[in-house]
Amino acid sequence: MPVDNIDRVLVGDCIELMQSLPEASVDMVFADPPYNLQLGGDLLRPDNSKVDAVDDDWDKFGDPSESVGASFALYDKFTRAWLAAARRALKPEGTLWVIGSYHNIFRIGTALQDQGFWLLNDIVWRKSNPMPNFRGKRFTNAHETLIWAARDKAAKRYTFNYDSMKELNEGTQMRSDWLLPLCTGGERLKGEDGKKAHPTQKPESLLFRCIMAASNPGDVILDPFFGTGTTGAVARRLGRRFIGLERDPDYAAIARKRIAQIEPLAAEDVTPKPSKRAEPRIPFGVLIEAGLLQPGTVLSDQSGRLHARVRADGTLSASNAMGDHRGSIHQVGAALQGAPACNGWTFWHIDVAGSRRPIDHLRQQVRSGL
Amino acid sequence: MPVDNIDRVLVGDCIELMQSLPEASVDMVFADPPYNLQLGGDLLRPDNSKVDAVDDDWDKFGDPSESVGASFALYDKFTRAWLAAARRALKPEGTLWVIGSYHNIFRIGTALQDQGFWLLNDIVWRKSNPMPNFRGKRFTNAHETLIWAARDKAAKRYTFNYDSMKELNEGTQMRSDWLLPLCTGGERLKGEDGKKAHPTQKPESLLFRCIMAASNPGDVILDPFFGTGTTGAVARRLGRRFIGLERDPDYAAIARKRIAQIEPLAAEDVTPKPSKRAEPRIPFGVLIEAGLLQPGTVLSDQSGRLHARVRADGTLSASNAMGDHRGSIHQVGAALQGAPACNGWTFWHIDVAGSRRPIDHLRQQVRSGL
DNA sequence: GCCCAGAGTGAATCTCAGC
DNA sequence: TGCTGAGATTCACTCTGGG
Repeated sequence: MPVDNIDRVLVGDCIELMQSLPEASVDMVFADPPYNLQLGGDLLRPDNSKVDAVDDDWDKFGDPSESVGASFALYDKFTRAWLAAARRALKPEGTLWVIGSYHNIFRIGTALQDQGFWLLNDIVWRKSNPMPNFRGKRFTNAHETLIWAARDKAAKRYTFNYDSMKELNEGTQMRSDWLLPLCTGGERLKGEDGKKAHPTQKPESLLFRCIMAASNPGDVILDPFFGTGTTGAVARRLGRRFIGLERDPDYAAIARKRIAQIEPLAAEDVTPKPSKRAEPRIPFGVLIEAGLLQPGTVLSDQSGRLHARVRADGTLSASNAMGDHRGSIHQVGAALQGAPACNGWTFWHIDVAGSRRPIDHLRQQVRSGL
Repeated sequence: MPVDNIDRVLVGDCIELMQSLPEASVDMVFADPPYNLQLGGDLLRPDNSKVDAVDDDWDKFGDPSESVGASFALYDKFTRAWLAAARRALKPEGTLWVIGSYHNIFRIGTALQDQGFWLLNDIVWRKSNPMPNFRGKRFTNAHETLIWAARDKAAKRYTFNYDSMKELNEGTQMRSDWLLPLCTGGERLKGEDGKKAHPTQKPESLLFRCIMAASNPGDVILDPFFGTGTTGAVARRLGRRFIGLERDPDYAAIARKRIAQIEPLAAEDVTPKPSKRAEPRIPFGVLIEAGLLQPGTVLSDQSGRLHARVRADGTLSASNAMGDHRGSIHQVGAALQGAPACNGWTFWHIDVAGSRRPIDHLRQQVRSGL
């Protein structure tokens, strides 16, 4: 990726700009495209004040006098064009986020699937403070939907910081429904006239979670509908890099000014919690070589019912009604349980000073000594 | 509508059966179509037990060895055919519900919009007890999505019982995200072998809310994927009529038997709350006055461990090691738990026909009957 | 009868490095 | 590219059986 595009806001048509980026050069895409709202007329609150709705030209697709179907056709064409350009710019193991509402998210999800993206999750952003339904004709539209997708079905090694998400959720798995407030108050960018600078500014908390979940420090995050730069602001704070594409030079100027004021957090504060998978592998035999375990030691499972004997070559031997077993700590553990698989590190224990400890404890000693 | 189709389960292909129904004859459609899950191999839990996945033939579209795109093409063709048939059977001001997950809901939403349906809401069913993600590779898939749509954009006079929904939601507008548990325990239909009779049985609470929101007593509700008849059971209980279409005669037989055991609620209890009337909160004593609960009835918590007795003045009495307690349903519930507060409406249960139900259910009856 | 431990289960697109 | 084997991975709830 040419350095002169990184951490910059580029003004112009996002499809053309994405086509000018190197292929397979970005790690993650976050996109907040126009919603194609098709609002008919003004919406009034019960007190007859007018709701400041999205009525910008960039949210219009087709002539309002034409059929609804014609508008969808134009919107689909636009959607497929920018998605294809984003897919081209994405690394093979990168992922893409798109946010939308029921007006457009079904068009986008279908287009994603048709282009070969592989859906990983749909995420519901539950708004803690949504706008009520003033007419009383529908349920309060209290959420928006994000789709998180891998570039293709075969991409298995996409980034997902599972452990960080679990920590963020008080120790249990992060669910597909996120409760977050709208972007209001001091976070909401205002113009000199005191009015909101952008009609659909997203809360930084939403971007925080997407970026923390699916990227690593130093990754390049592309946002083709940059607006006032929420993606760039959060990316910079979290030690990620960004490429912002925005058609409107006024929005781009606001975004540049906003991001320049951001102070990146310290590197050690933005690194995802390391997963166990990322830790170096330790062959079981190393414990024997290191003298932490003697050949001939008898291991047992936690209950003390199953036993196996450590051999000098790093295998275990055991026997039960099914016969003799010899092999890795995992294979023998599985065989004795009659199970299809077994994690020998946590299954097997040794007795130390009267208490039973998993051999994983010894592995940790080796790792910390490396 | 010919009487001989009403309150019946018809066995056969749902598209052909819908085409044989009179045009514009049903008030509401509820559809739970196949999701086209495209699952891979087996999935094991960390304890090595196997997940009982949906692997039925009815959820297969195309040969798994062929491309993903080919499967979507078949699924789209099927979707558009049954949606067109459902639209034909629907009255001009009727509405349609479809439920799905991220595997299929985007295809369905797109097809709905393309056929001229007008989307009213997308509703998120947040599962209070979803299955976790066992491999730590994605967010917990903790919700499903329903789409609620009018037959066309011009239909303005569809049924939406706004005030009933508001009451069900403790006096504020019902939002587009609903927190409901899975269908488990006594509600889940089992075969003689003790295994679940249908792999994807939906909870009655979900149907309750859809039917209460978008239909009136006496309305005809069509379900083209009837399965074991949850739609019919709830429709009958709420004084609505139904037409159930089901391909599998075994499922149809289970559904017929199930529905025959349902006792419809009194007409005055299932009528939507008339709009434009500000209703007071329901004091607990009103349930006693209304005869829904007799003084002397013993309430229990969900586990059946804690008990309290209903008094004629609308208070409860109970005792435990800490002494005797008397007061409101909320106070006694809190005292018995040693908790600072308690929502008595959801904490206390009564046993009805062998199953335990929160007294909130009775409050809903009072409210819907007002 | 009560309490507690343990087993069971739900629409799920669920690993990955190294040879 | 495919195959092998290490080894990482679960939440809320219900039901059953033993003490």
